[in-house]
Amino acid sequence: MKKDHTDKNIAPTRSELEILQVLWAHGPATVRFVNEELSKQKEVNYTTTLKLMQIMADKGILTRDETNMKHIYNVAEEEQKTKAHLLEKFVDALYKGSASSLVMQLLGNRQTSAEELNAIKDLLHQLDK
Amino acid sequence: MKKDHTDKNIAPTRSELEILQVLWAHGPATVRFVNEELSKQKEVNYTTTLKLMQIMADKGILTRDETNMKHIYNVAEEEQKTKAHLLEKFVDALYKGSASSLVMQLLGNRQTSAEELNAIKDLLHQLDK
DNA sequence: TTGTTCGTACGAATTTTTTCGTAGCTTTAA
DNA sequence: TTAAAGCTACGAAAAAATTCGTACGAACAA
Repeated sequence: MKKDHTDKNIAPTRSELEILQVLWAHGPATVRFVNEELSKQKEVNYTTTLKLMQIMADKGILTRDETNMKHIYNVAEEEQKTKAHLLEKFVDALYKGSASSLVMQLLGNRQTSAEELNAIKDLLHQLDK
Repeated sequence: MKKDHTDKNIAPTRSELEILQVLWAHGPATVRFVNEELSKQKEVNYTTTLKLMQIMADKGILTRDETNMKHIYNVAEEEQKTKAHLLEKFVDALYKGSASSLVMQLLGNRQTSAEELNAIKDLLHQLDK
């Protein structure tokens, strides 16, 4: 079976997600930059990152500005939209779609700071309105 | 590089996660049962599921009871523990470790029922104590 | 007993993902 | 103007994940 580009199914591979993280954190960037960020975590060849980002551009996950020699890559879809998709899948896969189950584990298992808790409380108050 | 069984790095593949979901939902089960559950979602050959579950047992992701002809498979690690690991990774990858960011998106984007919201509020109250 | 059904084992093919080497063009500095 | 360094393109190898065919033993009904 083949996937086509109009497929809205967001399913980045592990490597692709690493690259998305860099672009989310820093905004549009060159391959060189992304590669150097990745190199802080693991050994990775420049051309490997390049190829991956080219593939992602092919898939429509990334866009790129080719006007200059150093192509500038960016995420194609809104960061929040992509994350929303992934979160949706995640909560379905692990918590059968139950948001409260996820939150329960999130707050139950971790050491969540007071600020975090307050931020969440505030959010809940806002939703009440 | 090789991964060894003592590696606590939880990173089930996509297919493995599908199988875990079935076992989480139904408890210990045979390959036949898991395969039939998966078949509701996608076409999948029995031996494919069998092989996958055998591999997972090899990796230590699943255990199995071989006393009977029909082997009974089960998840090796506590469900909650595994999910906690995965959630941790997820929140790190997408929200830089910020629980509140995740909750914000979770509650902001979805239609969360009143019961869900109340459950979350209750949880927060409990944490206050 | 015998044949049909159901189970596991397992090698291997296939597909997908990841990695890298090499070619060739552009820029830059000497 | 030329050498070195930087960039993209791209085929293809390597590794990982997925799928399946075949073999063969166990259970079970006729």
